[in-house]
Amino acid sequence: MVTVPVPDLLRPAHLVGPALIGCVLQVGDVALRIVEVEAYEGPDDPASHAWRGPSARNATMFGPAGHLYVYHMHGHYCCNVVCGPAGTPHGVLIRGGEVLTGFEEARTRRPGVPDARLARGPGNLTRTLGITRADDGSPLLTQGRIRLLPGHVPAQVEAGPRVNVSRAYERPWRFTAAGSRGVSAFKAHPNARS
DNA sequence: AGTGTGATGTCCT
DNA sequence: GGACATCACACTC
Repeated sequence: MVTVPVPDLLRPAHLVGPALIGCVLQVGDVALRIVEVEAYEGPDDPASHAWRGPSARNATMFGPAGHLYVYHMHGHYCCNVVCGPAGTPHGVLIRGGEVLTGFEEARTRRPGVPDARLARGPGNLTRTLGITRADDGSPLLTQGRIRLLPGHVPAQVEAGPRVNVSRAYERPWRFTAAGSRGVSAFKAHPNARS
């Protein structure tokens, strides 16, 4: 396998997204390989939280790249890697991963769940890693609790529409590692059904 | 102060 | 294919 560096996060989210597949996200002792992401491009993207401008929830998206944007929804947390220059609220949602290390701690957080499904789906992934809104704004590129690290190139990266977004659902901004068990099931939003 | 709404997960048939 | 638990936040009075 070929090593991939952490990508240049100053580029637009739809370019950073596929480059993050195969990279490693580590929180404490638990590390996982990223196998599913989605790009959100702020004011140019009606599906983005930042589409209508800054708010208390999305403030981290408007800050510098290389930090973690964490939000709450439906009783779960989801995390994004903030990218683009400061003031450009682009983000890449981390939707799925394969746990590499820290299985004991991960299993404690997700009792009764098979290892292959520990971090499948954005809410499950944050639960496995122990990420909450308290981690919003955390730096990813320094020697802190949460780190984004180089990984390995997957066999193939596939692109397709984003999961369960009500607007701009035709944009192929979901990126997955082909064949990985850490990739969640696709679900179209009702607006996107014919 | 009240209402509506999801970048979800899990269970159901 | 669909129901719904669940809650922080954005929006509108």
